[in-house]
Parts: sequence; structure tokens; C-alpha cells
Amino acid sequence: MSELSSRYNLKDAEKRLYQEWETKGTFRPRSDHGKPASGKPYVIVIPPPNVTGILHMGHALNNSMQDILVRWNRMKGRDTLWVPGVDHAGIATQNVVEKKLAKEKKTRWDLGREKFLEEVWKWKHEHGNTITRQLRRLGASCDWTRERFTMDEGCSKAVREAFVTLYERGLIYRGHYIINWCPRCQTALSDEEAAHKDVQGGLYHIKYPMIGKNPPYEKMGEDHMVVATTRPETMLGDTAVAVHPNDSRYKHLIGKKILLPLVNREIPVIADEFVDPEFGTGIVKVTPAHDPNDFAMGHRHKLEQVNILTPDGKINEKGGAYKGMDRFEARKRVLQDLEAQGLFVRRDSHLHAVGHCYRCDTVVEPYLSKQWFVKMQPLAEKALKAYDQGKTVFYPDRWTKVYLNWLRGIRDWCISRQIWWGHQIPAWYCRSCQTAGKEDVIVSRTTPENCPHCKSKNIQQDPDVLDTWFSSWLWPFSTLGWPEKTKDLEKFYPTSDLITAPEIIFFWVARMIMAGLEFRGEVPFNRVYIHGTVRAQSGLKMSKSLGNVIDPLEVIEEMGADPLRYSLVMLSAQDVYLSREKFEVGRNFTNKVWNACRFVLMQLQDLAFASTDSKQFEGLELSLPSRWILSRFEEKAAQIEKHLSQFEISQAAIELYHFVWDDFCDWYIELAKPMILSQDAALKLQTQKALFFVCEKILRLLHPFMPFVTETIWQQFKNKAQDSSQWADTLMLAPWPVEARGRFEDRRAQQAIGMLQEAVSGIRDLRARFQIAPSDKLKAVVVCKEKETQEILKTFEREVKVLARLEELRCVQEFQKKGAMVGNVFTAFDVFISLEGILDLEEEKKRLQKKIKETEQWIENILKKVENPSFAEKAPKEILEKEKEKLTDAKNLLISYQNQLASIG
RNA sequence: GCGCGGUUAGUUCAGUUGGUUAGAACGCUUCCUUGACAUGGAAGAGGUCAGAGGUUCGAGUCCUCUACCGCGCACCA
Repeated sequence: MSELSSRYNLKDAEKRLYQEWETKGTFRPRSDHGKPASGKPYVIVIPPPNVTGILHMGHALNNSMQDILVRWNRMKGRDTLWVPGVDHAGIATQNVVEKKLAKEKKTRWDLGREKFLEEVWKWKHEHGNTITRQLRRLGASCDWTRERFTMDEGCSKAVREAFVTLYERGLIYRGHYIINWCPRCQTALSDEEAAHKDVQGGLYHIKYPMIGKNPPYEKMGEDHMVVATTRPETMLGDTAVAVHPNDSRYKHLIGKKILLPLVNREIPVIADEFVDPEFGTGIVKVTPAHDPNDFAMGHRHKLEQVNILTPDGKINEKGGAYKGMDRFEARKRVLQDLEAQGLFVRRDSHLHAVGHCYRCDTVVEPYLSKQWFVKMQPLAEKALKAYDQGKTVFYPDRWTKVYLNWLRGIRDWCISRQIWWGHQIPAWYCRSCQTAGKEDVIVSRTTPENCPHCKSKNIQQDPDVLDTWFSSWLWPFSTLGWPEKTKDLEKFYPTSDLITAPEIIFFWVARMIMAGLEFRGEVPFNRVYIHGTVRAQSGLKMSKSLGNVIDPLEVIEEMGADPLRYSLVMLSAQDVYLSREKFEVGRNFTNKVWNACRFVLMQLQDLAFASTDSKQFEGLELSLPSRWILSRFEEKAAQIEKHLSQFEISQAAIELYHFVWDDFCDWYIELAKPMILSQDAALKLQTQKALFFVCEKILRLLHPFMPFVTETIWQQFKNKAQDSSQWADTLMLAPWPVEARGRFEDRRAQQAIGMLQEAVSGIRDLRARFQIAPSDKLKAVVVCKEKETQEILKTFEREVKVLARLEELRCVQEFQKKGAMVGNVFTAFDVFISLEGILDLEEEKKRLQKKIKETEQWIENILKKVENPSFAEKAPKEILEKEKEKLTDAKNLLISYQNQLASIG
């Protein structure tokens, strides 16, 4: 009968549908097609996934949410743009290609810079579009004609512009500082890229002998001093020992000399307030080249900086006998040798935070080297000011504090990386000027041919590249054309919302805000929505190494993109804990929608009457169920709209789920069935109209959440409708169905259907409890407490009979029980069925007794409240009224229960 | 160490500015293949809202403390 099968299966249809949308240009802004738009443009830039990325659940959630917002705004008629793109992910991508080379037993140095970069570009062209292909599978309605890459020509130009501008403004400098160094990647990292993890390590106590004293060293403070360190190998670079100036234990030693063991270097005992006398022995070894604090101390005391490490984490020639050893090997050997010399005191177990490379998890070294930095304080001040002016709004609000705390404690940003894949720093050094002892740095937007100072051609570009985030922080405007003055930039900047995960608030969100203000004088987006993190059921992050990943593409293959999206979004009120079964919610719901629509299609072979216009109901005497569902629809649509506008996406999805499933499917469709089968042609027609109308509107509400299924069915609707000329080409462009409030508002219908639902459920409950087979003919009586109730329920006699499978139903106000009857009670009425041949009513007696107790307790509670003089005095009137109503209801219930008990007892 | 979350039904979680007898999903029990859907329908059981104080007429909701879990940040060697 229908061409739709009883289970949706859109595996192939999804791809086809997506292609159609894309090729027709539906994802592009209305203004691209010269179409009018309403309101301000709605613009989102995608958090660009790494070019090495493959879609994981975090992406799936993030992009589902963006797509929901984008599709919703598009349907609202706004000029809508979602800019997609990919990040070149400097270190990550270089690592991938280096690993590939390693399989051929080659290193990047074997190839040389140029050849290596060719290899990376080759890799990018072959594998770099995996993630964008996968985003399409998810249904992401990005404007792919505007797709960008952080290393494309435009973005590269933006990077240069940004660098040079900051340099010109005195906000970029180069200098020797302690930075985080990854010995495996062999590059500097920013503070954010060195992730601190707690490590159970050792705190080693070591004797440093005083000059002129001989072993055995026994008197602390006289012939030796004991230092405590977590990294013993760094002692090879010690250039002092420090104590607190007021520490009476050691005051007499300040200015004395110590003989640094193993290297036999004379080093001074200095006094510095940094030292905490309480910690360890109160004596600190000072290693200015390998510790940020020691570095600062070294500056204060003009100490020598002895770098003992090679870039790959081995001991260099300054380490004497330890030269060539890996740093951890050297640690062991240093300890052994100290022990052999009687200088090792003890090892305490010690929990401390150790920096790890966020790309390869190697322990990073604080390392002294010459790097480029951005002076962040002035940028942060602008961002803080923008916040004060209300220009930065985070959802949920709690992230604001995280953001502000970071800005307030901001430190300079190390932006140079000693890798090859990335934007090479636009700085050149002039050999001639250098030799002449003059300023040798040339920073330029264009590649210079010779030195602007001395005209020498002997210039060389800085070999380092910029931190990947140095291009990402420009993303909201570089993707729109900056630094060129493009139409897109003018039209779509600043963007509307940024949707992202909490992990990159510092890396990306905060920096984008700073860049936006610095380069464009405006915040880059009006609102920031931070959604939850996706975790495995166990609570751990999903990661390949833990083997606990659920591949979103497998879910798409198995169930479809819509179930994946809906499940994720429904679960996303906070962090999302996933297991395979959790996707069944979305799958079942998608199937429910599919079948409900299939039913509607089947009922309406002839859709000539089908209209999506609400005016069709004007002057029409609609039945109560239809009035009810229209009223519910209007109410729910407004709620969903409200939730979406506040980024309560999961709440919107949950509301929609219940409206569709409970109200529309379980009640309205069931109520509509007898009306459609009715002999009353007018009733039949208006029911069909309402059924169709609401169903089509539901498809619109659902579309942002489950685009594929809804579009598929909607096209069926459209094909069948006689006059489809007024329909949009695609559901994607059909107007969002939130109309002027109150058009369908109908409290009476809501109240009436509420009663009907109670009556039907009450009878069904009796049926179930007394095990009356569905086929058994049943007579029921509804005893109404008010005449009005009786009248309302009378109009539903037929519906109740069908839904509760009754042979006979009587609605009365006065009722004399005859024979054995059992019932259920409600505030406005009681329902009864007659029992034949059922003798055991003990269970029912117990149940009623329990109910009576509960109700008595309830009444008592209300009385306690109402009779409290201060309640009457202080509570608002409406609450007081409510309580009184409750009391009446409760008393009515109690009477009903007592009557019931008496009647069967 | 500082900060931020969380602790509600067997499980995973909602619960908006304090105001019906605290909800949902999954799971569980019972019944049902009725012409949209068994990825379904009907009904049911299940919670002293982590603990202790406090504010209030009224607290799951606000305040304080405690316990446990998670996550950030941080230079205690």
C-alpha cells in the first residue's frame, strides 16, 4: 500500500540526499542566491578539525549541535552561513608523516625540508579530506564552497599580516627564555601544550660538600648541605645553591662555596626569598637553564646558565662523563655515582605535576632557548574590557570564570616551533648586519630580496614555523577573507555563535577573542556555547589506546546518521557517557517518526486537501482531539524555540521526543483513527486535515535534529500533495513553524483531553490488574463529580470506548453500584468496571488501604501548611489558592477510595 | 594548594528564577502480534534527592561545613 517500508533504512538515501542538497547549493547563504533574508545573518565557523583527524564522537556531537543551530536558523529565514574547514595541525600532522617515513627507515632530515614538505602536502591531498567526507555523512550543512584550510593562500596571508602587525605594535618579541621543550618532537611548546599530569616520582636528597671539606660528610651545614630534587640529573647544570635569607639554620653559609659533586664545579650559596624554608631541607639547588624558577633566580643573581641537554633529551658535552646518555638513563647513573661517593641520602616518594607533550605524551623539559613570543597582557586587557562591556557571553555561564581566570593570569605565548610543517615565521636575518653587530632582524609581509638596512642579499628566513594556534586564532575572519576587505567579511563578521568543547577554551576560544579585538576591533562571535565532553561509559575519555571508542561511522552504517545525532544530542545536557545501547534511543525514535508519518500517508491517499496553512482551520468546528493537538503543538513549538535560543539543545530534543511520541503518536493518532473511520464526512475530513497539518509541522520541528528522515518523508508528502507549488524545494528551506502565539491555544481542549486520558488509563489499569483479556467485552461506568465533567466525557464516549476496548460506557453523576465492581478514582470522576466470577479481592483491598493511607498523609501535609498562620500570612495568594484546591482534591480522592473499599468489603 | 563541576529510581541522567504527592530514558514485572510502528502497545513496581547544620510559611532547588567522585589551573624544588 505504501511505498515506505515498516522500518526506515536510509543508508543509501542519506548519501543521495546529501549530495542533492549540496549540489543544489542549499547549504549556501540565501544571499548567494539573491534571496531575501530576515533578521541578522546567522554565522558559525566550524572548529576546524585536524587534517589528520577522523570523525570521533566528540566531533559528532559538536557538529550535530552546530548543524541543529544552523538548520534551525536557516529555516527561520536568516541569511545563514556555516563555514567549514580543516586545521593543518602542525605537530600532529608532521608526526603522522614522520611515522610513515619511519616505516621506510627514513627521517625528515634524510629528505630535507623541501622534500619533506612535499611529502606532507602529498599526504594531505590523499588523506586530508577524510574528515570532511565524514562530516557530510553526519549531515553537516556546511557551505563547502567556502571551505578553508589553515595553510591555504588566504589563511597564510592572514597569518603573515597578523604576525607583522603584532611585531609592529611591539607585541611580538624574540628572546632567550625557559620554555617547554618536547625532546621527542624536538620543538618548543606553549604553556598550554604542556599538559600537567600528576606523577608519583621521587624526591631525592643529595649531599653537596662544602669547599675544603673531606669525606665522610656528616655535619649538615658545616661540611655539607643537603638539597632535595625531583630531577637529580639536572645537578650537572647547577650554578648555585639557595637558601632563604632569614633562615637562621643557614644564614652563616650565605656567600660560602660548595663543590658540586660529579662535575666538581665551585658554586656559591646564595640567599633568595623564593626558597621555602619549610619544604625539604630548605636548601634549593639552582639550575638556571633547566627550571623556570631557577632561571628567574639566576637572573636576579647573575648566575651562569649551563645547558646540559641536547634537543633530543640527551646529556650534552657539559655533562662530562654522562655525555650522550638519555636524560632518564643519566638520572639513574647520577644517583648510582652519588651513592658510590656517599653523597646520596635518601629517596622520598613524591607526587608532583609533570608536563607532558599534548601531542606525543613525552615528558617535556623546561629548556632554555631562543624563541618568538607574543606579549599577551595588552591583548588580554582588551578581552577583559570586552567582557566588562558584555560582549562575551558564555553558555553555560560557569565557563566565564574559567575564561576570565586564564586571562587575568595570562603569560606570554611562545609561538615558534622547531618543526617544518606550518607557517614559516616571516622573519629574516641579515648576516652582514649581524657581523657588523647591528640589528639583524627583518620582519616583513612580503618576502624580502635584500636587507632593508644594508641592502645585502645575504639574508635568511627564520627556519622555525608558527604554533598551529597562531593560524587558528584568526579563523573567524581569515576564513571570511581577511586581510582583504571582502564582501563576506563585511556581511558575516562578527559571527553569531561559537560551539565548541571545553578543552580548547584557552588554546582557541580565548585567543580568537583576543585576535578579533586586536585585528578587527570586534569580538569574533557574540556567544560561546561550551558543550560537554564525550566519554566512554566508564567515565574515561574515549581513546584509541584504551580501546573504548565507539566509531560514529559504524553507528551511521548500522543505524543511520539521524539516530546517531538524536541520541547524542538527547544525552548532552552535560558530559555524554556513551555505550552502544545508548544509540537505541535515537534509533527507536527515528523509527517511530518514520512509522507515524507512514501512517499519516496511508490514511490520506488523496492529499488534495492537504494544506500547510493554519488559516484552513479558521471558521472550522474542529473536534476536541484536533483542537488539543494543535494547542499542544503550538505550546511545544514555542518551548523548543526557547530552548534552542538558549543552547538547551538536549532539552529541546527531549521535549520534541515526548511531544511526538506521547502526544502525537500515543494519543492523537489513536484518537484520530475512529474519527477517520467515522461516517461523518465532515469529521473525517477535518481530522485528516489536522493530522496532516500537525504531522508536517512536526517534520519541520524535527528537521534540524534528524535531517535525513524528515526530508525523505516530507518529499513524499510533497509529491502527494495536489498543489505542491507553494511548498519549498526542500524541507531545509521550509519555514520554521513557530507562529504567532495563541492561534491554537485551547485550554478547554487541553483540560478535556486530560480527562479523557485519565479515564482511558484508569480503565486500562483495571483491565490489567484484574487480568481481563483484551477480547473480553467490558462495561464501564464513569461517575462524574460535576455536571460539566459529565458533559465533557459524554462527548468522548466513542473515543473512550475504542481506546479502552469497551462494549458499553455510561457517564453518570449518580450511581448505584450493582454486583461486584472495582474502580479507579481521580479528582474529577471515578471509573468502574463490573467483575464477574472474580472472587479474590484481597489484593485490591490492600491496594485501596495503601492508597487511603497515602491520601490521608497527603491531606495531613497540606493541612499542616494551610493551618500554619504564617503560611497564610506570607505565602503569595495564588499559592494559597493552589493549596486549597489541592486540599479539596485530596479530600475528594479520599472519599472515593473509602467508598470503593466499602463497596468491595 | 586554588578553582570548578558532580553526588536524585537497579543504571544513565533531567529538574529553569525556592511553591502540586520529585520526572524521563534504559532495565525490571505482568499482559498484548489490535491494519503505522514488537526498533511497538498497555499497565505496574521502584527514590527519607550523599551527610550534618542553617535561612524560609515552604528547600532536590539558597547558605555553611563534611565526605566521596570527576575536571581544570598552579614554579613548592
